Amino acid sequence: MAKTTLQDVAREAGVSLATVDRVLNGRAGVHARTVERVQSAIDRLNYKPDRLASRLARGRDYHFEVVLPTGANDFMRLLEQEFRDTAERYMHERVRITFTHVDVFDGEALATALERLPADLDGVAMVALDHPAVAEAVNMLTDRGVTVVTLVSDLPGTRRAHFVGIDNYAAGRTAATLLGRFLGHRSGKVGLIAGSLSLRDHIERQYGFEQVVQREYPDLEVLPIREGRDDDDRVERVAEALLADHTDLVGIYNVGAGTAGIVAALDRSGRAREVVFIAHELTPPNRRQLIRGTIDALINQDAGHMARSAARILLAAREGVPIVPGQERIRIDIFVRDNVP
Amino acid sequence: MAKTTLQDVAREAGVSLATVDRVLNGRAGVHARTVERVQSAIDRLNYKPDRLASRLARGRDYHFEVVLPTGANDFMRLLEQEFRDTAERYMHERVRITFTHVDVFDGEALATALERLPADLDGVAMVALDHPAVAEAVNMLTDRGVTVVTLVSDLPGTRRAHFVGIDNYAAGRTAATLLGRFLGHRSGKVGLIAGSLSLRDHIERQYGFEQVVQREYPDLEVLPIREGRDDDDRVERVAEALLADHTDLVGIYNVGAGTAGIVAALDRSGRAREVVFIAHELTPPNRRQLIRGTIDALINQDAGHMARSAARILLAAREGVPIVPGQERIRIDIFVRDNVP
DNA sequence: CTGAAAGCGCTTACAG
DNA sequence: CTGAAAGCGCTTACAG
Repeated sequence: MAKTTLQDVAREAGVSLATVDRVLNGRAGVHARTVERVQSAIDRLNYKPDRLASRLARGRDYHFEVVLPTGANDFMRLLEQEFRDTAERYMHERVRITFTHVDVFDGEALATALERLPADLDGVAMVALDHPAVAEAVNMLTDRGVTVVTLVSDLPGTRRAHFVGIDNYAAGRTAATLLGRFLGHRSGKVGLIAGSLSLRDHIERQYGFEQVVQREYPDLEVLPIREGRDDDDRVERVAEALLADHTDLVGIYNVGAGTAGIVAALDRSGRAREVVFIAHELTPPNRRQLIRGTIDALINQDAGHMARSAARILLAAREGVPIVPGQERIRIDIFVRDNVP
Repeated sequence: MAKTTLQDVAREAGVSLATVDRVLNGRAGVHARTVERVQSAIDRLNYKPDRLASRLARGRDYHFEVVLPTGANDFMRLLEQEFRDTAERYMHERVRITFTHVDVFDGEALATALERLPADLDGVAMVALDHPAVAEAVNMLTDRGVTVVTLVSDLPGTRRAHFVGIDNYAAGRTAATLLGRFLGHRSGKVGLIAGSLSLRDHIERQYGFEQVVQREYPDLEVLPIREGRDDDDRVERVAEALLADHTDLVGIYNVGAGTAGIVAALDRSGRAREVVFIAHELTPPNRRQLIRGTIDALINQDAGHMARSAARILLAAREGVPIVPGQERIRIDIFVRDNVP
């Protein structure tokens, strides 16, 4: 069966191409009776527009902005690199992707940066901080007609179009199950380190983790969470104190970044073998420590997938075509030394 | 910067559109000097053709065939459904995807089916059996100009264009690590069940599994592998015998399908809690047993990702455009009850 | 409110 | 060996 085209629909409805186009794209100024006639022809022929032709004909450039943290950690650098690769490919398809860097721990600064984004923007993909000014800026952008997707950490309750990231509660629960199972029936204390308690993803992971430990592993005691600002040095000092304070520490879950700091502290303490250590993100150094055995398991969100997904979602939104939900679901990857790529 | 077009290149090289097109697509009959001039203009302008326009202009329909096993197990049904969804979407982009079913355990039958495929086919995606006649048929198709990708189980040494699936050695190693770590320091016997020893993916998983157990978990003894033909009933009887023969069985790794049979045998034996059980594929029943706790971990290859990847790879091959390697790498997913979607 | 015509960036016969 | 022209299936001004 040959493809049904706009031509076919126009003939079937007894109108011109332009009119079918108007109906198809919901443009105003068509008589209700005509709309109906065209619509019924479309239905009768099971017509779907050719996306390729429509993009070509529109001949329009899309412009998306990616907002990432400055002074970024390894994961954020990875994510940026993936966005740059994606940008490179989209460049030849009339899509321009540019970058802005902002201090992710400063809500006001992030909000200001968002407000100052060029007015002709089609879409924004951003790592969000859970802060009222940021939420406000996201809603303002949306009202201005810009499509916004959140990355890594969500802003529910705002009018962002989509969240590109994992279910962080589930990620925390996953970490707890791995830690609990790897410990077998050992009992003892478990230390948690987060970047900041105003990062929604960190809070959610912590919550999920504690929930599972309490319910499933009563022999484990979760110590109060400590903050390390996702910075290797600070995290190292926090881990050092944790190890010194608790000689019966059997596990560490690093909710955020700065994993290299924990590795250093564990190495120095000579307790790397006995402490089960779960961390996030398959960065090159983390990968090395996983294979070496200091990290027992990594939980990952695929940076390449996220970058491609964000770009696809923004583009689909602007073109008015649906997304494939399964393709845009970011999985909670678990890596042990044997399944790392 | 506006997009560079064929027009620009033609002007820069001082030739017509048609000639640039010939050089771009490597068509014969262009003077070497002209080729050079055009090539240098392309390089100078960093020109990349607009894939959308080129597809539109070619106005050509692609036809791909997906070859799947008959009497399929849950995973294969899942995979087929994902291919059907993909087919539905591609239908409106001038790509037709049709299906053939063959007994996956019968090499001759599979080879015959491949040989009988319509001559105008552009590509084939197939679940391969490791059999000389199948390898031969794959090479024949390739020589005929058909692009072949293997699915799930590879046929290395043939001229297939790509393998869409996971590294099955690594999957086996991953299963062993999870089993070993979940067992803590318990010692005992571990049972392996495979579908068939002429399925390359099964052999590879077994090999990877045994390698890690021998090297890392000397307290575990891997029993000789048993075959269950990926059939629930047969697998159930095999598992039953395994449990009866070895009262000190501490772990089971199901290399292939038929997992429901093992669940039934474990339930009946009353030893479901104490035996650590690792299986493959996140099918609906497996998902249920994972959450229930009878299955301790699942190793998965994402069916949706595989179907989309196979289609993208076939299309890219026919259009002569490159793929994005990271996007086509099928990951070895690990699922515990907490990170299932 | 509706239509004829030009054009998006390529490819494909057809001439020469 | 090379080029002019038509066309792929849409969208967009421009008329009316």
